[in-house]
Amino acid sequence: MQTFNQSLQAYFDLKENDLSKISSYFKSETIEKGEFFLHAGNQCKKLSFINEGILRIFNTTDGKEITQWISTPGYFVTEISSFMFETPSRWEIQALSKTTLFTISKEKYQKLNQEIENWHLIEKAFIAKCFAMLEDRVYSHLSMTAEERFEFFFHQNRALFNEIPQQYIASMLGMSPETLSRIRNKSLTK
Amino acid sequence: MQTFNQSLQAYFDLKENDLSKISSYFKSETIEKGEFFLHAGNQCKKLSFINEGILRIFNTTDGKEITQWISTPGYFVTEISSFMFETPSRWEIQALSKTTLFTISKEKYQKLNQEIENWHLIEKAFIAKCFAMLEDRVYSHLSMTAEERFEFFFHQNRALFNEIPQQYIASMLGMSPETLSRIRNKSLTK
DNA sequence: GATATTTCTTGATTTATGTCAAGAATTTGA
DNA sequence: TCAAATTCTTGACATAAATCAAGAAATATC
Repeated sequence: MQTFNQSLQAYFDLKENDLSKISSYFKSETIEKGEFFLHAGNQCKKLSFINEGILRIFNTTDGKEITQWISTPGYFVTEISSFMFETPSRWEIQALSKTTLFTISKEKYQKLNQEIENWHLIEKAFIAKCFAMLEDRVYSHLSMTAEERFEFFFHQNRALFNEIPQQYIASMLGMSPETLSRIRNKSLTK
Repeated sequence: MQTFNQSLQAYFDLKENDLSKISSYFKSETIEKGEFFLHAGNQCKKLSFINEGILRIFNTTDGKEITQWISTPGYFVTEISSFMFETPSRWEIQALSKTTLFTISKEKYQKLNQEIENWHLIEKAFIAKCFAMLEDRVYSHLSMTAEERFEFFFHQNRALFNEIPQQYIASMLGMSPETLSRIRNKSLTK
């Protein structure tokens, strides 16, 4: 549980006291491969730090699964809108491999507001960081070709490519699995 | 200034007291066509409600202007990351027509935290709403063709198409001006 | 460990969209 | 109001990426 505390610290820049308090609210949890962290339509009642494993956030449109994002160890996973405002989730979240999480319930999460000084600042920073990441993603679709998006993503997530079906990565990058396969081969033989 | 108060109310769901206090912090401001609301690299020190006019958020990559977003009356404009965390702005924001704004300075904005009960909840809702909108935009690039993106956007922003150069709309939707022109003609003669 | 299932690769082909260019239409500014 | 500048449209063509299909490779399951 050391890595988790360090990550919390790095993520939120917390004081010693706050860190141990917050950390104590997170409980270890395991999800088997294929199991769901969350179903679309349900309320997301937890925020989890991924210790090990990989989760896929997706949605089915016209019978086709569209992968919105793939979340990996060292990052958090939740459905932000649903978690914050108790609206129905717009996404499915499923484990692509056996996954261990540190999870805080919505209940405990709400306590942080009273218990941690300036928690709202930390929370704001968290959401705004997510927002900026999405801004970059939109921009990547406006300014890059499929190949450029691949290169960009590949350099930041090299490990992922050997661990999960590439059709999901393709979907997340907005291209067909065949196109990803071809780009990948071209890239590797360069 | 009635519309502005109503909009503030609708946007943030405020109590009577809070509404008038917040509203008093916003000052009217005018930007001429072509002038900049913000330059990339600078800090964004204001949050503005667009009363009239249109603003374009963009960035230049490889000598090509990419339009990230076009903001219209009834909505707010700012560079969220820069405004919240005092980082350099990643975007240029320029008026596409003569624009009147109601603007709150960062200074005044910071006071709201002490002065308005539960301001952090309102603020959180604001950012999270922006986040959800970007989620949808990413999804539109993963799941729709250029034509579908056009149709989707057109139905929600019919008025915009006669008011500003279409090249900007094309860029924002991730297609060339020629493609937008063709799709548009096809769509109008149907 | 062998078989069934899923995923990946590759080629052939089609389709969507980009690029270039030129003239038409519109807007701007003196 | 007219000339200049900008934007839009359209056609011809080029290119990127999707689709379909079939076999190869990898993975899961008993």
